Amino acid sequence: MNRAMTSEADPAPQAPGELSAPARSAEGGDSDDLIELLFFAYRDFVGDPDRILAQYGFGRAHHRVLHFVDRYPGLTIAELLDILRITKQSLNRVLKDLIDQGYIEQQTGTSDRRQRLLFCTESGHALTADLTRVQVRRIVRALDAPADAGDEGGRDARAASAQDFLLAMIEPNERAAIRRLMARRATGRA
Amino acid sequence: MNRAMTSEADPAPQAPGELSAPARSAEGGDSDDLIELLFFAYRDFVGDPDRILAQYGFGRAHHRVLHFVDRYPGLTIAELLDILRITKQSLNRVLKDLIDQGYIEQQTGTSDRRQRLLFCTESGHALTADLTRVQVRRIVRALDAPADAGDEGGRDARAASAQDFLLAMIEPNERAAIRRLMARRATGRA
DNA sequence: GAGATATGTCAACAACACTGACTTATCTTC
DNA sequence: GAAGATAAGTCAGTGTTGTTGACATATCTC
Repeated sequence: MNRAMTSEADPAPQAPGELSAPARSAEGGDSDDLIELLFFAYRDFVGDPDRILAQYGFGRAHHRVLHFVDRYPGLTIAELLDILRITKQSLNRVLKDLIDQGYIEQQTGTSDRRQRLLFCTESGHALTADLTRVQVRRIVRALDAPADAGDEGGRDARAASAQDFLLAMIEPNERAAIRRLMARRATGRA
Repeated sequence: MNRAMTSEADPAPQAPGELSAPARSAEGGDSDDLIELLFFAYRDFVGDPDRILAQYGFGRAHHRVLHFVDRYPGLTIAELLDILRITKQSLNRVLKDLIDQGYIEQQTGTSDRRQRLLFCTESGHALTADLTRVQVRRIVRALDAPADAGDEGGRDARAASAQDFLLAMIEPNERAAIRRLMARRATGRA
């Protein structure tokens, strides 16, 4: 968004968060804008951690594994595969990196010794916290910037409606599983 | 989300769209949930078109190019690179596919003959419409499913707050450019 | 003990991103 | 009108992350 897109004259600067009128009135227009906003928002959202990960020689795949293992300690391989929706082979490549470099540890399952329970080490947790920090910062900033006009609730209300929207975007027959998963998340440790 | 995650007993089924209490009260808890919801929502959001694209031998990169060229006809290469944030070489690979197979056409710029203005052909528009349809369907469904409790506005209000949130998630010094871009979008053709 | 299940591993391949280097056409500026 | 900047195209090599398919090993269940 530098050279090219900034080159046109700025036509009547709009209020923050406000899109052109037809975008919201036309049927489907809302959705059309949301398609692009999802693209741009997600791009910037993952861009923050990417810069940190690069310093460790890790990529997004490593981030996802770190994130879910840190947040749901004791996750099994099968559960992780189910969350990430990748193949065992893809997971193993990045998981191996993280284990070899001491960010994640495996532990044989107690009730089922075939399982490998995954846990973050101290450094794994520290790295994940770094990555989470920049993402939380962006989200908090987004929630704290009220869209001036028509701002009914406060930050909590905005967080709630964002959660509702995103949850509703998830494949219906998976929502229950995701809610169950999230109810299980690690309680705020150190 | 099949085997593994569904194996645990379902503890007190929650109302749709409602997350566990601490998720919304704790400071930062909102954001933590949003991190994961963004991941899951985006995954399913791009999953729909992926299935269609596979039938054409195309991937997500082709989709992004098709989408933006269809929506902003006459886009230049530089503008597209700026939007997608990829290198010229990466773009050229997929763009070549789309041009060779007749989904996109180039046209020499009028004011500046160095530029190549990009346009969708009829079939390019048709394919894009197909891809957009499934994404719009998911979004409309998400907006039309009110989160039962605490539902102030209607669909339009939910669309507005989703737009506000996503726009606020975008890197601040790019929002203006994106708003400008979106104000320029193709008006509902055919 | 037989068969299912959880995990690990080898090998090959594809999509999509990157860097670096270089060409061609066209515009801008002096 | 020549010099330099800019828009686009291209060649070649590389890395990350995903895929299939085939097997091996340990452990659980019946």
